[in-house]
Order: sequence, then C-alpha cells, then structure tokens
Amino acid sequence: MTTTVSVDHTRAVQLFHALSDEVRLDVIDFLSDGEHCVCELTDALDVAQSRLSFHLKVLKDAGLVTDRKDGRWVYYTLSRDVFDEAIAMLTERRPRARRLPTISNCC
Amino acid sequence: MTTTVSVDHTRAVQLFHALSDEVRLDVIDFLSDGEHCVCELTDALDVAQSRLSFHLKVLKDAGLVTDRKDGRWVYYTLSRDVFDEAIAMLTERRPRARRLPTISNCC
DNA sequence: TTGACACATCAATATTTGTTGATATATTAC
DNA sequence: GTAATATATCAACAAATATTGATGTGTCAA
Repeated sequence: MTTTVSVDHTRAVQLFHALSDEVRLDVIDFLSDGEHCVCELTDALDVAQSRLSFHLKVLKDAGLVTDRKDGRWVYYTLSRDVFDEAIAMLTERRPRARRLPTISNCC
Repeated sequence: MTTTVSVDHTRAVQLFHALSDEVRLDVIDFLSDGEHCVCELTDALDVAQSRLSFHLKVLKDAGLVTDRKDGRWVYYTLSRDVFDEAIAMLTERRPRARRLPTISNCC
C-alpha cells in the first residue's frame, strides 16, 4: 500500500508567489519606511502605472499590503502580521538539528 | 528629478519562487524528517517521475535541497542554511514598529 | 461642469512555468 | 553481456503570469 501524504499549501503558495517578483520586492522595500501613495511608487520605481497597479493587487490579495484611500490618492502600507505569517511558514519548515543517518534500504 | 531606487532582488526572487509551488512544498514537508531518495518521494507524493525531477531541480538550483548519490539512488536533504537565508530575507523586510503618520502632501 | 489627475481594470499579447511522454545514462543483478 | 531499476533530461505542448495601451471611475480645482 502506498499512502500519499500531502497537505493543502494554497496559502503558502500565494504568499511566496507574491514575494517572488522583482517589482513587488521593489514595492515592499519602498514601503519599508511607511505608507506611500501609488504616485510616489510610480515615480520612484519607474514602472508603468497599470503594471504597478497589477503588482499592487497581487501584494494586496496576498495580504502583504493594505490600502487606504484618501481623496484622489491611495496609500499602501506593509502588513507586519503577514510578514510574520510568512516567517512562521518558513520557520516551521526549517529542518531541525542534524538528523540521524537514515538506515533505509530505500526502494 | 526622479530618482529610481531599486536593488537587485534576483536571489530573493529565486528563493521565493522555489517555495511557491504545491509539489515543491510537499517535497519539503516530506523531507522534514531527513534524507529520502527520489523513489520514496515519487511513492509518497504520487507525482510522475519526470515531474518530480523537474521540481527537485528547481529546489536544488535554489539551494533549498542538496543531493547525494549512492549507487542507483539519489538522496535529497533540506538545507537548513538556505531556510535561514529565506527567513532573513523576510525578517529584513518585515516592517518595524508603527510608523508615524506620514505628513506628505504626496504628488 | 469641465478638465486634469490618481488609480483601477480590461482585452490582447508576450513571456514564463509546468506537464507529459519518450528517451538517455548510470548502476546493479542475473 | 543483458535486463531491470533509478533518475535526469528533452522536446512538444499546456497553462499560468505578466506587460501593454486603452478606457473607465472617482475626485478635485477652476
């Protein structure tokens, strides 16, 4: 009998995927000192507006940023909690101390 | 003048990308108790051999696993260090305590 | 109440990733 | 040697993501 072991990783996939893009990491870095509006991002990152908007949505859907509208502007902020969530996901998976040499005669 | 600020995130992109897939997370979980050969993975995860091989390569290229050949078998192991590297990447980017409300008249 | 600006969304397309089945390579057992 | 097994690689294709330029929506100022 062959038991297939697998859990649902949907959330982890979403989070890590959101983190795996140059533009999105640029956005994250730019927001590291606090809230900024989209126009500042467009300016600082030199990325077409619709493209930036697309990436902001990916980040927002993953929960890594939140937005707040004020008049004509929309301000984005990093969500500390979700960074913690991602860190936790890695910490859980981080291999523990050296395992004993496995004595398995494999297949 | 508009200064474009951006760093090279190639490594972070590679790491997070490697982490953003169901099969690859299954592999990581399966390896969490130590070294296993490919045949055990194929068995446990119920994934076609060439498909698994593809995902193992992505993990290996990112450094998340290492492999060791022994006779006919190849054993894969998680690399603690690279998990630490990924955790560090997130920790660096984790927003610090609450920022002061930014007084910017934006654009 | 019109025009300009900030931003989101959309459709078309391009690019990147992943899957499949076939084949190649190495190792071992017979 | 020959056959069987473990794994990697490859080419063709499929699917998912990202980019672009255009258009839509809300807000503000004149």
